[in-house]
Amino acid sequence: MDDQLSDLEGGALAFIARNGPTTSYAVAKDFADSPSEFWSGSAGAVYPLIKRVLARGLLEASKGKDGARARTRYTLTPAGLKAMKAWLLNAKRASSIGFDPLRTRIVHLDQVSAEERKEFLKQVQALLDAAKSETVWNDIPRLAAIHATVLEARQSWLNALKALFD
Amino acid sequence: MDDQLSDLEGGALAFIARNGPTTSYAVAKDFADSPSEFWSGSAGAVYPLIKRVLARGLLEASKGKDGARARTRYTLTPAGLKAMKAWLLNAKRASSIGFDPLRTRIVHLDQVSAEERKEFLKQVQALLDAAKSETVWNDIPRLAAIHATVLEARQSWLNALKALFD
DNA sequence: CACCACATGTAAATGGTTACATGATTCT
DNA sequence: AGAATCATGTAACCATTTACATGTGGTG
Repeated sequence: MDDQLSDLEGGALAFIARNGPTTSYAVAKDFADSPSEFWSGSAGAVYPLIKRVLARGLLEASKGKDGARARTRYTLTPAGLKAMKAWLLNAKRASSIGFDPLRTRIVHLDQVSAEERKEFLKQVQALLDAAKSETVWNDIPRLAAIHATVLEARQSWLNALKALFD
Repeated sequence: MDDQLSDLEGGALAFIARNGPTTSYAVAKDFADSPSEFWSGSAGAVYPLIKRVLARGLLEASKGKDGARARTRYTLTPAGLKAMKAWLLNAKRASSIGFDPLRTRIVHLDQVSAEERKEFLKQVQALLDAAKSETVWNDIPRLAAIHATVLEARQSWLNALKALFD
């Protein structure tokens, strides 16, 4: 019954669906270039993942050539597209709380002194601010726009948290 | 050089620092009861973790008795407190983007039709709304207040995202 | 020529997961 | 009496991680 995709698998298939015939390398790079450091986008994660979903019939391999180089490119099968959409539109999982390094700390921030707390929150704010001017995803307007909302949302959340500690 | 704590370890030590002499069971339950489903708080994760940090000299074990039952309770050593605070006040890690099941989906949401997208966002909003009335962490005002800011921040972020897809 | 990006993997270690096992205590 | 909770683990499994290996092609 568990034909559901993991979030890494889902993200990989969605990327392939968008790009058409795609190499494992390109999938790995996509994860590595994302502003989240949660997934490293390492070969050790992605190459086995692609083989896994290929074995499940969700991908089709096409062995092509690029000059002397052999290239294996993958495309979604109809079943793959269906699985990807089921992953993507899973509202229940989308609405769940994931992992947030700030949230896991905030719940324990009352254990330090007011000065340490203030200094910490100031530093986080500065880093969040600095993240805005980082050139990540700037070449793709769609992603840049989404990333901007993420950073803004984090900042206003941080302000709400600051108010809690007054 | 890598004497840093993982986020699960840091959270566990912070919980023990707060509670005083604590059993592994209580640590596991704390994670299991948190509104985030990211860590299951299973015995298989927590008991080995406690042994790990104990071996690193960050915890002290006190084998006590509770009637006929043997109880092992753990307390932070000075080194443990130091490591915990270093974890807690690590602004760089706190400001980084973790894993968000909604964010991983949103970046690919342009691949479905406007109707599917609208329906999905509606469902997520409804689930986020329903989460507000769930009785989680309600017994601890500090945590309830933090959790409320998390849910509110997610809702206003979702509204910002909706605007992007218009 | 050196270096970097492209490309495809593998190996070992790690730190989680679920499931299982055992037993005492408390609640209904 | 039976169920739930407290408490302490272990075992098998799994998907990651880092690091390594190998080679091609384009760029400064």
